[in-house]
Amino acid sequence: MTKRKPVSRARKLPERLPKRAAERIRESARDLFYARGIRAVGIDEIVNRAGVTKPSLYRSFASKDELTADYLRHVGEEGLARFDALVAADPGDPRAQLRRWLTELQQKANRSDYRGCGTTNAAVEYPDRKHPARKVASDIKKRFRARLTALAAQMGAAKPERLGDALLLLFEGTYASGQIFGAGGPSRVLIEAADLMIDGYLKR
Amino acid sequence: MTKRKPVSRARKLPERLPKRAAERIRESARDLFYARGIRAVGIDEIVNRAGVTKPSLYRSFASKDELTADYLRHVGEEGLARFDALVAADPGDPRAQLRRWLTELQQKANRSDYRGCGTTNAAVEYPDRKHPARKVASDIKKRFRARLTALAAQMGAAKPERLGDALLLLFEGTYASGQIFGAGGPSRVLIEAADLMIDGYLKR
DNA sequence: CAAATATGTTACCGAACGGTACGTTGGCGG
DNA sequence: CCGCCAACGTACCGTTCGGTAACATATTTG
Repeated sequence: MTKRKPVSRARKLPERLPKRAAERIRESARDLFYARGIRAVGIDEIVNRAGVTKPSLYRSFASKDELTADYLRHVGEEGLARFDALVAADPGDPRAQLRRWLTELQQKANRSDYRGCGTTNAAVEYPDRKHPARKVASDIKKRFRARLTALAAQMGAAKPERLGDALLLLFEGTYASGQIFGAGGPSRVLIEAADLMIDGYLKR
Repeated sequence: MTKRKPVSRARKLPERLPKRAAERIRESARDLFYARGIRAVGIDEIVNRAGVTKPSLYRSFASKDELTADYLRHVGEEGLARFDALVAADPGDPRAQLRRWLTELQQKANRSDYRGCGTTNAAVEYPDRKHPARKVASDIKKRFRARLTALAAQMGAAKPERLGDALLLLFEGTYASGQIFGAGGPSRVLIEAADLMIDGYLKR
């Protein structure tokens, strides 16, 4: 009853081994959700692929919706961190920073098995704004938008929010058309389109 | 047994009244699929909303997948026809034709209940390229892409396929970000972004 | 070692899913 | 007026879904 354990030394981190069940489930869910869609993938398939059993899943996650939210949190943070890393690779040169992102995205989007942005896809699958998965997705997208605005400001745009938004349109367009058209799709023009648009916005 | 009925007079068209069950089902499915997603909507809900029963659905459609394909065929053709209508409204002036489309899209995408492009959403929900719904979606998108290329050519672009693809990126980006961000989202810059990009492509 | 903590095993639940066998109705032509 | 046939409804099917109860078994960790 009494939870008065003094916790003298800092508690060990909740995770110890690489093969923890919760982590295996996370990986399994990530792969399946991204590749095939969230609603299309059942709990049983996730635990089978992870090599664990259903109760193990529900000991770490309250529901499929919560597992989905967790998945989105992870891919979102991962994407934002990746963006920040590319920015850090070219300090003081926002255009080069953006170019790194564009190059990477264009390459990924032209692979035939490309499935777009997991966050955007989730928002499509869960239009209800009160759904936990949708909330996480919206949050990630807002933060990404803010980063683009900041980048546009550093490029010296007169209206950085507008240039940032225009770039975001191109990104989202690449996510969608990449997975629809596969290799040779419209995403092949991503870089040149972005360059032209940036030039246009900066020239104003 | 013997189907030797001479069929002297032309057989009456299969449809007679406007309130046919099949048509009610089509409308119901269209509304629900678009607003909430295809996988999220069950057969029962569709028939309830249509005011008919399940067997009525399966008399007109072989399966939910086929109903989905039919839905996509309809929204796709409708969209293409709408595009053609806007083109016809400004004969000989491709840029004005495009502007009509952009204006309409930007307005729709800024409504808070906007749900993007039904065709794109379906492709997200059904990544399997062999799925009947996905096949229809891909077909529609290809035809739309071709129209944009043609429009770009009429604008005098040196590389019309590239300008067409760049515009498609903006459209798809608007579909996605419109439904993610709602009003005040990145789609507010659609028109000016398109203008800048067209200028850039034509100036080359 | 002993006490927690984490996991596996098995069996189960109610609801919702897509889909169907079969009876009923209603309108039209002979 | 009657028989026919297409259109529709009632009631049901088997399956899968997300989720849980109860108990046995490791695996740490103090």
